[in-house]
Amino acid sequence: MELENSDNAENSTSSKSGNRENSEGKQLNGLSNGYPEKHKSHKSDHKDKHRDKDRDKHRSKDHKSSSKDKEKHSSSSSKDKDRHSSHKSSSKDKERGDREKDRDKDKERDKEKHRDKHRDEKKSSSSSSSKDKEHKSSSKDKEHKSSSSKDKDRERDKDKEERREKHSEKERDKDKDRHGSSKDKDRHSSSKDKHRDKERDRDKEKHHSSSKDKEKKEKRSEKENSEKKLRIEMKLETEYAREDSAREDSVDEDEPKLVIKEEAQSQNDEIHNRNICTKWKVLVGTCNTLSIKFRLKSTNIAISTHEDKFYSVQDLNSYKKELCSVVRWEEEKKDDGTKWTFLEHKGPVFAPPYERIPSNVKFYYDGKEMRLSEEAEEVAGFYARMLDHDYTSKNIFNNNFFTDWRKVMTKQEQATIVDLSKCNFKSMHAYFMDMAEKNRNKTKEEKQAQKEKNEAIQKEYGFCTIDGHKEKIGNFKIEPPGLFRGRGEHPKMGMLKRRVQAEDIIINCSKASKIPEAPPGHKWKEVRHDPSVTWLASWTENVQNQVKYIMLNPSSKLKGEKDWQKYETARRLHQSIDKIRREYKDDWKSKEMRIRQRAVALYFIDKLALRAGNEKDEDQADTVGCCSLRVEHIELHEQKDGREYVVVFDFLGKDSIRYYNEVPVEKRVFKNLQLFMENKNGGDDLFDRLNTSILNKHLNELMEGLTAKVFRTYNASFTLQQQLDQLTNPDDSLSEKILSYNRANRAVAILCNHQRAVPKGHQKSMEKLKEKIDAKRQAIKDAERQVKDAQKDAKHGSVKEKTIYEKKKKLLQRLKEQLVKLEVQETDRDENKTIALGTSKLNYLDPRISVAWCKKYGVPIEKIYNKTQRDKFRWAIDMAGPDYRF
DNA sequence: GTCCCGACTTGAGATGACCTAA
DNA sequence: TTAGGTCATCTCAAGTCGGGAC
Repeated sequence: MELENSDNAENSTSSKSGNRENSEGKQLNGLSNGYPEKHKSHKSDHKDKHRDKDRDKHRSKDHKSSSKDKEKHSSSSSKDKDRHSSHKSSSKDKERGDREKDRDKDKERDKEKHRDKHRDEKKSSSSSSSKDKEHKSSSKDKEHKSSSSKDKDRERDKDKEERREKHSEKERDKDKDRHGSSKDKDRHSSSKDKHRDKERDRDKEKHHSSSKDKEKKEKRSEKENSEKKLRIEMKLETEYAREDSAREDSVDEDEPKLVIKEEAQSQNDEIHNRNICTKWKVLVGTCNTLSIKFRLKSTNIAISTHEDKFYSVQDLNSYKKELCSVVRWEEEKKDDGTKWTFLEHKGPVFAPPYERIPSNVKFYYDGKEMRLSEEAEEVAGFYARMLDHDYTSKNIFNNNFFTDWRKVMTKQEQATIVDLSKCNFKSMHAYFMDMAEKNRNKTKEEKQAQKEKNEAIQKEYGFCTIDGHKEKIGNFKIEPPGLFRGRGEHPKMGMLKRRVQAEDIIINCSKASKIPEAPPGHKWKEVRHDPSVTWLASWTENVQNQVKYIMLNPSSKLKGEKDWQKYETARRLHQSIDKIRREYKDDWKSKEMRIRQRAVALYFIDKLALRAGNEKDEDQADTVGCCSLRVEHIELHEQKDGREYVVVFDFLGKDSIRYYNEVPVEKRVFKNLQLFMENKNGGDDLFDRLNTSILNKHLNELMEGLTAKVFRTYNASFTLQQQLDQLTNPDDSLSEKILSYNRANRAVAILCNHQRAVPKGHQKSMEKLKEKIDAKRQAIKDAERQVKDAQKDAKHGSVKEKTIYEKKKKLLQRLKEQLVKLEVQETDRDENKTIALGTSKLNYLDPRISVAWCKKYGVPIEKIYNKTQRDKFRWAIDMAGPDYRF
């Protein structure tokens, strides 16, 4: 793996306010073959100003420390912009080209599959084709969204069986006609041996009836194949039987129940279709990675078989696990929208009551010591804690705080304290800092005691019982009071978030459960029994008047199931994406403005993974997404840096993270944008005939369950798969493989504009790492010299000298390996400094892609997912085999 | 069609536990 | 053993989206 670190542009600067650097140029250089769109993004202009100052300071330092590092900030240097733009264009074009190629490949694959399927259909009995017809007719049902109860499933099964029976009868008639056979094939026999015998008989019959040599040959090989598969199947059955009996012996409440059912009557057809695991009937799910043909009960979707490929028992068992978890979810699903039937928990944990600060900690107003009332002191403490934070340098924050603080003051305090700038919180600040320090420096025993206390609370309040399963709760602690930390230029930042009491809390649990007890002297606002929602408790916070919830942990069944569904929807989009793209491209030419706007917006959402962009209230930070873009957020350039029809996006997105991107678009999009901008001011909506609900309504018509958000998930997962394919070299070392994974992950994070502030001390740690690398290189040089000398000695020397030579050689080898590891670490860390990988990993990347990659290339899953992530993605770890494709 | 709200997911920053090298 | 750095976990703000009321 070539490590890219020269010619990489670097954004310098950082500040405690969390200003971001940007290293996309680096990403693109590092991954010239097919990185996604590059964004330069930063926080608000306000922060940019800070950053510019900081950057100037750092720039000289950076320049000295490394001539390779180049300043890159969109607004500060047009030259830099130009340079990056050219990087971007080539990379983007390539990326787009790759995507197109990939799509073409996918199409080819699909065609190939289709052809194979067709061949199979011709070869096999008509019962299979009847199934395919069913498949087609029910393709709309493919969405596992539509859950079904056991009874309904049974009914549907019955129906299917009846239909199958009819087909079989027809088939038998045809067979009779074809072969003149009087043998009646009993398709309903449950005995597998009989089926196999009949299969052989049928093969024999075919063999006899054939007169051409070619046909004979084919028949013979088919028979051989069939026999070979039968042998495998028998072996598998033995394995399964053994495993099943073992499973029955050790029934674990948390283990998924095995409810895969035998479907003997269709076995002839299935075997004829050259499937090796046909006796298993999947209830629901799309398992297109499986090379075994499964029939899905509620959807009747058949998964095509990968020809001539056999799977090990181990692989099949992992597939079976997949089926188990899918089945378990499906079995427990309810039709009426209810999420549970039984829910019991202990209620939330409240923030500890306020403890007054010691009397030696003073507050001064206008230079005079002042003893505050308890409530005023508590709120003053919130501010004092944040004294060294950027927030307290902002007027809005200070004004909001002061207004709310005065509300909790006594009349006397109100009369005295009239100017925030005259308040001195320094002593209080020092006290809180000291407390934090003391907390950090607790002895081992004290820390252990604290840990045990927390664990006890977690044990008591951190779990709930939901439909017989013990599940972890995500956030069982009520948010403590404090000052509201709105992001960006939030007009409400600094307002007081008041203490939440039991009287604010709505408890949700089942009637039959033990209702949690409110703290002594208090009572709940309400106890509700609403099984249509998943939250356990809720309250309305006072700053934005929003409802806050206590919900389940991501590792819970309910959340996991939702997650799985999300990725399945994205996979369905993968199937329809070409059609959708064709359609929106057609719509660029529509006579109706609203349709053109919708089509152009959709193009941006698809191409750039933009968020939908709901409208926002006046009392929220001014951030936008695609639908809420304003004219001032884009610039059109017919020519820019040698490229045609360039759109420059520059706006604040979610969390006031700046999105900056220069994108060459198709001419028709460009002309449309010109049209949309005609006679509009900067503050006018770009898409004035569009909003998220119109867009999503349209998307749902294109594909059930499709919303703007799905494009982000789809493009992220698709990019990961594509990047992993491109970047992974099976012969790489483990650390190099992980670097490849991180680079693929990074490509997605860049696509989704997931940025982070440069970690504190990043530069220092990089310098240290560089020193280490230099030292290692020096050590290698020395070792090489020693090896040479030892080699000379060993040539005519004794055994001892030869041993020394061998040892030196080994040492050299070890040093070289260590150097590679360090270099990989350096590249990875530097490329990662402004990119947050976590968000995409947790929310956008189908975990089965990563799991499959790990299994395929022998990378321990722990290297990719930490414990929490493994818990969250347990379903995927169990499901995905090494050949899973998104 | 629009507005509003509830329920959920997504997201960055803060905090603190843990690991590693000296 | 300890300091310093990294990474996992926690926190809570800020999105998306669907549905109901008008």
